[in-house]
Amino acid sequence: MPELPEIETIKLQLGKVLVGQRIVNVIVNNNKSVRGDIGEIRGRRVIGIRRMAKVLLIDLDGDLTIAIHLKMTGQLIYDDGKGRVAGGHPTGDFAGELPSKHTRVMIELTSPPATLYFNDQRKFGWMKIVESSKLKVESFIKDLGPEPLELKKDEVIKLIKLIKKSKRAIKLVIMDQKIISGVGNIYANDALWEARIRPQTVANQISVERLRILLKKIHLVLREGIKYGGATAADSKFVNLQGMGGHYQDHFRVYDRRGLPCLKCQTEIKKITLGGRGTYYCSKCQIV
DNA sequence: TGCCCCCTGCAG
DNA sequence: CTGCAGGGGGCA
Repeated sequence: MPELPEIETIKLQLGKVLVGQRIVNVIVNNNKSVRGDIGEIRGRRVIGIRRMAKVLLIDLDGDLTIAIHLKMTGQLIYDDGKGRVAGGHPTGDFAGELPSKHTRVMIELTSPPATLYFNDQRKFGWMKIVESSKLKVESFIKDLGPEPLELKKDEVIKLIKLIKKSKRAIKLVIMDQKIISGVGNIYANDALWEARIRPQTVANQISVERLRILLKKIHLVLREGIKYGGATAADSKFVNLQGMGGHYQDHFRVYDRRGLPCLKCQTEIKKITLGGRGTYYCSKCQIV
């Protein structure tokens, strides 16, 4: 569920509290949420937090990394041991009680006795222990396209060429992690509205100029998502490290706005299904 | 390139 | 009760 801005939000928060701490113990409630030898992380010290696309990376000493993918309903919540983290959350399943019935893994740390909770209602998410030096060859990393927030000029040119070759709907193309990484359904919908492109338009029929605009708009909405601490939509389970929701949902352009007036022209926002996912657009503004 | 599937919970 | 949910791997 969380996309690049949501993972970035957690990354920034984790960096402040986790680095320097030592892992004392790990408790696994659901084996399918864990890959690799989780026991290996006991006794290791956290030396850094990174993000690659939607994957969160907790680097430990001794060449180990915990890679975490929250998929649709994953949450990471931190309790510093001095009582409750921030109170409950209106839309998430975190109501103040930890561990909850959706807690799949607990990582206990020094700073006594802090705990990092990995909650995941639908159990799609995972936590994988890998050798840091071999991270690059992991399938969930090696196939990732470029990061949309760090595109160099030559990468933009390459990317546009790649998009121009595709006969798929543009929305599916920008959500394809092999093409460009980190964009999911919310930000894809909103970026396409900003760029005035219909989600179902075949990618190779869009001009280079318009695709350049699209890349800029992707950058814009992702940055805004980060600024507002991610999005917690009505049906979303995203919470930050304190168990609190984000605020980008107050700035949705079209996502989750079926039947509501377009922010530019007041036309009712339409909802269709594309690639099995809810897709929103304004039929008047999005004409490309 | 499109479809099914992994799961659970909740709105309609 | 069915359909749907911000992800993405595996399959034909």
